Amino acid sequence: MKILIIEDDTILNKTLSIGLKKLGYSTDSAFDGEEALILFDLNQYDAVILDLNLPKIDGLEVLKSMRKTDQLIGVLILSARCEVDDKIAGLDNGANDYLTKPFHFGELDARLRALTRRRFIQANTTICHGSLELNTSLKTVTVNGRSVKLTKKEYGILEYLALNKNKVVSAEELVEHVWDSNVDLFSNSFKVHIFSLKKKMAELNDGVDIIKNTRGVGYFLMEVKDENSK
Amino acid sequence: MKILIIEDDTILNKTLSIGLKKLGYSTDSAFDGEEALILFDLNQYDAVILDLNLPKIDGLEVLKSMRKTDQLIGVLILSARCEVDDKIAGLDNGANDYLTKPFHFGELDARLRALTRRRFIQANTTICHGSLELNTSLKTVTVNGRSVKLTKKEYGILEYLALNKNKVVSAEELVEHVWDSNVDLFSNSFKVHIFSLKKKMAELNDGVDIIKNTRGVGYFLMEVKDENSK
DNA sequence: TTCATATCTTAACTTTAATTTAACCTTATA
DNA sequence: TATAAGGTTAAATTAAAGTTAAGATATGAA
Repeated sequence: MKILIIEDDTILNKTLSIGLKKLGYSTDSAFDGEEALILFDLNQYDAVILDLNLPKIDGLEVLKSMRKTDQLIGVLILSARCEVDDKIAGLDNGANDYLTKPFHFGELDARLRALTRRRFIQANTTICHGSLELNTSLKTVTVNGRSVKLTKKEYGILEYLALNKNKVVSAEELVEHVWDSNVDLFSNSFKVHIFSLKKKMAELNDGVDIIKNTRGVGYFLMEVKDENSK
Repeated sequence: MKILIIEDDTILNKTLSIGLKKLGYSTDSAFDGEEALILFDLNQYDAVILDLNLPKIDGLEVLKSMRKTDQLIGVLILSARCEVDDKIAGLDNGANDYLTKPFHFGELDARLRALTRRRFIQANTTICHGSLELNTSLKTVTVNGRSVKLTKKEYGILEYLALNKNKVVSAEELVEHVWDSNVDLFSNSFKVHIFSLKKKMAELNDGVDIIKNTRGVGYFLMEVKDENSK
């Protein structure tokens, strides 16, 4: 878990950094609002610890700016006891939490855990086409429950075809989307990949081709009937 | 959310009760320490608002007594002064917070939300994936009851994978979240760590790999069947 | 502090699997 | 039937991941 610590007090910043590292977090430190936003743009954080009294750019401005690009990230606001006023309280929209100084590290850890957890509530993203099912999170493929192991390129081709179901996709378009831009379009690497992909997919479907080609036009996915609905 | 209001000033008690009900909380009111403890034993509260100057049983005694049966419940202490004295500060075990009179309802609401979040935090200390269990508070790992000792980096990698169960995570993303930003992405430190982590996890699981890799894509956790459910 | 130990990083090397290449085959259709 | 698009196979290449040991750092106890 990577935490961005935004705190201008160098000693407290260091203390937080050392303490959190002991707890197993990795941390980056920013000492003013400007530095904070630069680091925030550059890296992927799981949570942010934010002091509101900052040089250069005010803490509340930093918070607003971060929220523009990331609605999900949890922000833990550090504030002195007696300092929590309506301004801060009003910010509590669920993505923020606050902690009053002085605090216990155990408490900080617990709150960070709660804040970071929210980012990982994820829906499983699947693309379906008849009984063909692609899980884009796991990059796995099943046909009527049976699964194959595909290589990265094979999966990439199949996913692009599945995204363009009910459409014929030219070999050029497939190569363009699955390979990076400096690939040689005239090599027959693509032919080899689509060959092995077609073979693997047919094996999953009792030997019947799922990926078809229309000469001179391109490739498309056949709709595979669900075995249960036969 | 049910709040127990312990406050002998009948007007303030009533004000709190009405105000909190407006905010969507349900409340019970106690006007002395004895009544407070009876209500506390009888009902399940999500947080307690406690004034320290109470008739019959002193507020601090009430707090101690409640702590005997419930270490976790959040207690918001109402105090007259801004400076929290040592006696009260010494009681701060993380489960308490303070609010000085006079206060704004917005602030009270924010603090109550922070206190009640504790229940959520507590409920989310473990990450389960089949029979693999991570305790994010203790940073411990078990598979079917058996446990391993992991280093910080190993635990960090495993936790990130566990939070992203049902997703393939690239080596780059893992490094990005487990190491801080000054790390050299091209070093093979990561490879060494994941190697030893994979080995330790497989040893826990009768030699069968739990952490798998898809070449060119990334790492993911296999679902480990619960031995009891076999 | 110092020393012992655990953890992390580095570097050289091995293994494995994906990808590309090249040569050849098949088939539709102009 | 000539030709170009597409299919097939095996081998070569390349890149990713795995492995080991040694050296550097950090951590914690005496």
